[in-house]
Amino acid sequence: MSRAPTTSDVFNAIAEPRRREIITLLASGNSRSVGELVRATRLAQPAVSKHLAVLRAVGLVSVQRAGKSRLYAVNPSELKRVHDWAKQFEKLWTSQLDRIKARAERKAQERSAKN
Amino acid sequence: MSRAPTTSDVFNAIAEPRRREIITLLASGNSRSVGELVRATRLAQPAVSKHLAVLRAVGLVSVQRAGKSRLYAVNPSELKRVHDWAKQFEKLWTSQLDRIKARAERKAQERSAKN
DNA sequence: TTGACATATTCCCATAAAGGAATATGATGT
DNA sequence: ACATCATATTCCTTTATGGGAATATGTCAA
Repeated sequence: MSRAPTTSDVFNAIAEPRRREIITLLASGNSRSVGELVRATRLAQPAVSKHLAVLRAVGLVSVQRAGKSRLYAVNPSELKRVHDWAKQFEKLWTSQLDRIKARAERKAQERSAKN
Repeated sequence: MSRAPTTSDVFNAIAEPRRREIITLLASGNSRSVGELVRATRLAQPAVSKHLAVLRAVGLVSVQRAGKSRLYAVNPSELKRVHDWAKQFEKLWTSQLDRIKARAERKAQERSAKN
């Protein structure tokens, strides 16, 4: 089996750094049209269009025609799915208890490394 | 250019669903050894070991030798990076203002779709 | 040392990717 | 209809994948 398509889900789509960059640009409110994204990212236009196609496929962005150009916007709900997944582990780095546990495990590891 | 290696960063590493599954299993506290992960995921042992190698490479998990087996644990700080990235867009789905904006944009799109 | 167990690594295949170049599609103004 | 601008799509090449099968490494017990 090969790697899953980038269009298979949100996580595969955001694996590519340029696509995360595009999302950030769109979320910041500036750079809505493809041309603006091309200028901001310094990527070639076809590359940007292809990245946008992937983001569209997984529902991370939406398009809106505006004359000759097309305006892109992030779709917050799909972005939230990433947040939700990561958030389920929040307690691991938040709770004091886990910090203590982590320290204990580090020490245990140091000990076992000496054997 | 080809796709970036899965070991290039946390985002590429978690693109693979099985690796997310493994992280969830490790975070839940159960299933620490490779053998336990093999049973829980129903994947072949080499497959699990390879996924763990990727997760190790990006620092998402740490290993600890324990006799014949090796105990894996999630590294919260690397998981937090994913959370932090997604969290920066939190206001997009939280604020009432953006909900209104989204509704307006949907209507604008409906209008433009008729042209 | 030898054997059994747990895990990691190597080799293989089929599949998919990202960017570049070229081209197609689509809308606007004349 | 036509030229032009904005964007999307196709074709190409190089590279990396994930799983299966086989094998290597490492640890324990007798």
